[in-house]
Amino acid sequence: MVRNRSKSVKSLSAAEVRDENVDVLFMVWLASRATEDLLGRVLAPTGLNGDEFAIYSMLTASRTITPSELARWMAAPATTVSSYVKRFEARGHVVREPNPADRRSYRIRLTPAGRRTHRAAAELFGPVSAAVARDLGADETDVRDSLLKLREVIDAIRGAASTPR
Amino acid sequence: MVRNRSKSVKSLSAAEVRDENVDVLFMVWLASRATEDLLGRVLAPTGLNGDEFAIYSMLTASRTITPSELARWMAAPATTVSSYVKRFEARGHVVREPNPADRRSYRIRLTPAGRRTHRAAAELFGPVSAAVARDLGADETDVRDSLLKLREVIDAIRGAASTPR
DNA sequence: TGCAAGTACTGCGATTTCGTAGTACCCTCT
DNA sequence: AGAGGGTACTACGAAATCGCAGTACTTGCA
Repeated sequence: MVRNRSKSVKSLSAAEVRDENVDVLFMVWLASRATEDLLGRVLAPTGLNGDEFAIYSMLTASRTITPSELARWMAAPATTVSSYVKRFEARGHVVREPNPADRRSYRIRLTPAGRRTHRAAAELFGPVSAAVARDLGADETDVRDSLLKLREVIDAIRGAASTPR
Repeated sequence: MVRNRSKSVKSLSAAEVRDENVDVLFMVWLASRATEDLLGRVLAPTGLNGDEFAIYSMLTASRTITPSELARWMAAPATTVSSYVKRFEARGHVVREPNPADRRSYRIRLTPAGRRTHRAAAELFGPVSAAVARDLGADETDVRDSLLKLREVIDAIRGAASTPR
């Protein structure tokens, strides 16, 4: 399965990589670069890039979340999340509400405008996602399972090697 | 297969994502964020981050390459590659040599120092890669195939939707 | 041959990412 | 109760990313 050596896109030579012998992590990198590029173009008219769309999607799914939770989720440093929140808030796409459980923290929530923007982006994202699913065909499940498994494995290692500082 | 709902790492909740129903592209994003974070930590002592290590690896593999080729490879804009080259050159890790085939362009090559740095990074990368392979176990092949397939699919779509500008 | 159109790269500058260090608050232990 | 240590977040500033516009060369074609 997944033995497709057909003509790759003109844009690059994915097939050039000797299929075997290439590190899995390297391939994650290649896949994510391509993904980011694709989504960046597609979502451009909404003013969101791939990362932002992902975050808006998480906010949509979880209704509200704290910055630390978000940071853990996307495996990003707190400072990065902090500036994301500031930016989103400045756009009027997000509001902070007090976190009753912890006064050092707060909860983030998409505003109607934020939700509207996300919906618009999702509209553009849909066809792309569908195209990916279509082209993956029967492999889609495998790919999804693989990515999930990979994330689990990497997280386990990240956890084990967590900065003992 | 790949039906692991066990306690995920303390660092986050990959399992929280409803396994199914989550878009493949979103999972690529999650996997790559985690990967970048892990490699960033591991490679820190060498002064390289995950992206740079990937690029050095490509330079090692191809001996020499042009900026555009590199840009296509990593699906990054030319300006980004341009500044990478400048940076690497400033570090003394890369040299530019004339491209006999095209005088607008040039070829990039790792210097001995660059190769040494890459080797040092590879030394740190090795155990991590091995751990990933070990933890993936029998799934490793599936995961690799999945990622390859994914990259091909995404590239095809990228190519199809290439900025008709 | 000669020129219009296309491609390879880069300077510049706006925006992002994220490390360091600092503040505010929470939790446990005594 | 209250001290010590941990956690949540942020201001600031340095470095990285990448769009825009410009230069240099190449190519297709008349």
